[in-house]
Amino acid sequence: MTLRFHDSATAAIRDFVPLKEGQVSLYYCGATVQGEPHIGHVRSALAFDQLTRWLQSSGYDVTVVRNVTDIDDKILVKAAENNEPWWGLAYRFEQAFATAYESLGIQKPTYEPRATGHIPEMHALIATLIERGHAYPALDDSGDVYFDVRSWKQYGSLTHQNIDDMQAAPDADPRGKRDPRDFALWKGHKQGDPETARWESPWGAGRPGWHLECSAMVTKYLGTEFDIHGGGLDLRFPHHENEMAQSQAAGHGFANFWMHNGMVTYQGEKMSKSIGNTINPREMLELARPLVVRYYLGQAHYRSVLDYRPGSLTEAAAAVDRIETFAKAALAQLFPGNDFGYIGTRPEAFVRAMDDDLNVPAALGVLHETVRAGNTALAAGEKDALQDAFLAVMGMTDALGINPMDPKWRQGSGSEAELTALDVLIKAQLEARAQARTEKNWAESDRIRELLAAAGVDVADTANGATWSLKK
RNA sequence: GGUGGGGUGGCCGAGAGGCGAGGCAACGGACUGCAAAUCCGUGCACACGGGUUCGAAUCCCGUUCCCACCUCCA
Repeated sequence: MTLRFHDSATAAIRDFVPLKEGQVSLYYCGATVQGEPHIGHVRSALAFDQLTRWLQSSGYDVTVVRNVTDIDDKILVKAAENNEPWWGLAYRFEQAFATAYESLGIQKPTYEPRATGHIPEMHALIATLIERGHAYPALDDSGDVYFDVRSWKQYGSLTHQNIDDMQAAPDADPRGKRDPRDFALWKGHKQGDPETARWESPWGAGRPGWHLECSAMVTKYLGTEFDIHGGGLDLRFPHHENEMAQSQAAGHGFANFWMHNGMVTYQGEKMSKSIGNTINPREMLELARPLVVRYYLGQAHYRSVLDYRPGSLTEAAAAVDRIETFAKAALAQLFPGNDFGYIGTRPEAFVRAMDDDLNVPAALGVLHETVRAGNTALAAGEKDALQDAFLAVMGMTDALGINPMDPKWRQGSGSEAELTALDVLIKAQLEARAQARTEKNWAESDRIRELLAAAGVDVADTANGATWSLKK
């Protein structure tokens, strides 16, 4: 089975063939840093993190670019309301996004360019569009420059819409536009706008319009033609439609595949800033540990709607615990010395599922079946079967970024040295308890278990002796 | 009005003509000194009405309900 992805532009699942053999160029929309991240932002980044990891684990060399749009109307408005510099506000939220991404194990992109750092590239693109007859300076004195949608007959093709069928925009201000759907490439500086949000241009001082930054930056770092462009479904129109139009009208091949992740809903309604029914990553992380949050957000297919409701995280936690319990037990059995080096494997059914437009739910089915087989082997003392299952579980969870043995998910702040010390002390207790159990001294055995429990340590008896873990 | 995506067991969530994915929860059993964990088993699942077919959750026709986008959105 070959690797296939759903492409929004053709509305079909197509075989994925990269433009350059062995290499993949991926651009996905990051945030317009005008507020705290909510779960929807994180889900999107996670979806493209899953994609990146799968491409990497399939042997591709992946270059990932994710933008930070650090200048736009809302940023300016909010900063003015807060009485703080717009660039300070943007940077503050940029860091909040970085923290949220990092806590969930989302790999850093190869590069993360900011819109404000690419004004010259935007000017070059505007100039090309004007030259080719697809953009024009506003017909009034605003200093705006607009993209001329009527001049580009493919306009609407990404979302399969016809300009004339679109609901008439109740655009309050059609000033200087040839068509109300024309969108701003450049916004002339207005009185009252901060001086720090003002850049000189051949069409007058001003700042970039939304959409333009992505076209300019993707071209700079990935070229005029690249493999995959991603983002949330709600960005398809107008953002991606406009991006595609302005880039292709400039003569660029642009994205070969368009991939869009589904929305996160809160009990059936889309989470959105305007409605206010959002959940912070921070709030979720108070309800569950990071690995569980990652598992939860990543367990549905990336194109499906993910509906959050209270209890979702508890269920995910149970599933994660099951995988983790097996991994720990298998590890203790296979590599008692605690130092292990392994090369994870990827079962064929798992690869088939992931290759098929990243069918993570089906892939998780394979993972759980492997865990069950592993538990059976563990109970039966079949070491070869156990090792096969263990290596497969490691390989699959690594590919998905949810390996519970990965040190990055380790709870608390305990250092390696502290954990080793703790292990020695607890093992001494467990040895005393084992002695008591041989003597059928259940009172003493239970006393030790309760002592450890009171200290936050869970004890579990297995065929090969007792093991311990910190309570969750 | 236009464009797209949906309705699957108590819940989540894949599948897309034929052995009931998987997880969570529930119940029964096995194992265990007791726990925990684990394993095995149980459940008339496919919005509704027709049709095609030896066979339909899956294909066709009709109905219905929900969601997203149509210039703030991940």
